[in-house]
Amino acid sequence: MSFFTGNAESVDMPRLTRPAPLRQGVYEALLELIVTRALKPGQHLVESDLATRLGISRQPVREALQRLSTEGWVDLRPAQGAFVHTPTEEEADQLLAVRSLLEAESARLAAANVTPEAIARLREICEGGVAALEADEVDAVVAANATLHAAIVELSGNKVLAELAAQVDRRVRWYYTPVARQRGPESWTEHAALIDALAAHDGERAAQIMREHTEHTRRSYHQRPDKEVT
Amino acid sequence: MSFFTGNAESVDMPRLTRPAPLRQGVYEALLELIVTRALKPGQHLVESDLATRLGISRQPVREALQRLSTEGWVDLRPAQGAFVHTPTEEEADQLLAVRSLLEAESARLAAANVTPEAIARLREICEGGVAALEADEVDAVVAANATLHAAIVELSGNKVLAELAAQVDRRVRWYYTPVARQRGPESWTEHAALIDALAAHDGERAAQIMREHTEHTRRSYHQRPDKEVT
DNA sequence: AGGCAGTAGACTGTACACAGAAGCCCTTAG
DNA sequence: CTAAGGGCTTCTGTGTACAGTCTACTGCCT
Repeated sequence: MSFFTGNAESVDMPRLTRPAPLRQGVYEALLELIVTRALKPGQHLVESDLATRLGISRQPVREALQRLSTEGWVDLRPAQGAFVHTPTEEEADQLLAVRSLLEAESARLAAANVTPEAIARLREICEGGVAALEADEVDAVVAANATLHAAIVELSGNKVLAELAAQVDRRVRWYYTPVARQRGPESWTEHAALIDALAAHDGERAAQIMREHTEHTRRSYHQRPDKEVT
Repeated sequence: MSFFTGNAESVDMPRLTRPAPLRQGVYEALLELIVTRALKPGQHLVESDLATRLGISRQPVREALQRLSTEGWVDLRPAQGAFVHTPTEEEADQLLAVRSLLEAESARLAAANVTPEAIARLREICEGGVAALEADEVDAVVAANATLHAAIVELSGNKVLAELAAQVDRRVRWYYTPVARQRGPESWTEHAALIDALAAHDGERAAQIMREHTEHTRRSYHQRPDKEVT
């Protein structure tokens, strides 16, 4: 009733912190441990062990492992438990092939949807990546790369495609991170060319560049020197 | 030690009936109920209800629902439970687009790998589908269609691609089944042409035919008469 | 009569407990 | 000394119990 209409809805509330399901926290924590190699491929994940470490019961851990299993991060052997998935050469290659397919199509679709604002944002990310590259900050480079690809995929406007691509991309990055250093300058040159094609709304060229780009990644994966390093 | 070396290992056992994890049985049962529309989109799935119906406890049900959630069959709203996913027009279209992409690539790759035996098997499936079509057995037609596509995808030799395509295909069939009747004869004509292309190891033509084929499906989905039926 | 608060019911999220199976080590016989 | 068998430990699979929360209904106040 006051001239100052300060009701509860107008106040900026932090979404009223709901308890946030434990299983999601566990899922994210385990995923982080897997992609950072803290949990090595083939390692046996004991439910009760993880549960006590996290200070919770086995149930949320089980549910998180279920999800990790369906997404291919762990293998759930019946009556034996969960093991961190061991990527094979063949699987990595197939995953890279699928990524190439999905990202190329994303680029093609994105070319039809981009706005000047989107282009500006992409260039910004790209510059951030180049800067990180010159500063030799590997983690930042990888993060910028992921952000850029995610942004392009999102611009495709196809949510199903975006989700699938994100899924595959994460797996690929898991395999690829150890050799991320080798491939740098050319990668970001290609990124710049890709953005140019998108700005010109040239879907075919964007798809072509993206395909070559991911194929280069594929080749650099197979030519990595540390073939058998964990 | 008898002259008849009949030890236990040599006997043809049906894989020694392992207890078969309950969660998988629940998963398959629920998936069947969803795709057959026994569980309608938007319906609230109560854990304890399902558990008592199946004569088990809530745990396996929860785990099955978790998996169904990650695969997009149900939506898991926090503190509210599981609801059968309600497909939107937009999502169906995007899913069909992704299917088109995945299957076209599968066909392209399959063309390089097919053997005469594989071709014979594909033709067999195709003939079975045509026979079912003429006999007006809708379920058999749909099953033959799924089998044929699965066989082609498997011939691609890319397991990751195959798994993704299978996933997407299942979802598409869920949306598409109600209108499967409309599209029949042309569909199997296209199948025959596709097999011809594969037999000729013409990957480009196979991919092209598959793309047109799935695009036809897409169009027939949008032109279906029963737009707002359950 | 309409709206709001209070309350009761129901369902999910989590923890705890027990049975069964798989793997491992130790023992024992050849 | 080697190999096979048995007992033990550990972990998974499943059932049961309890607390927090959301919803819907009912009754009261305006």
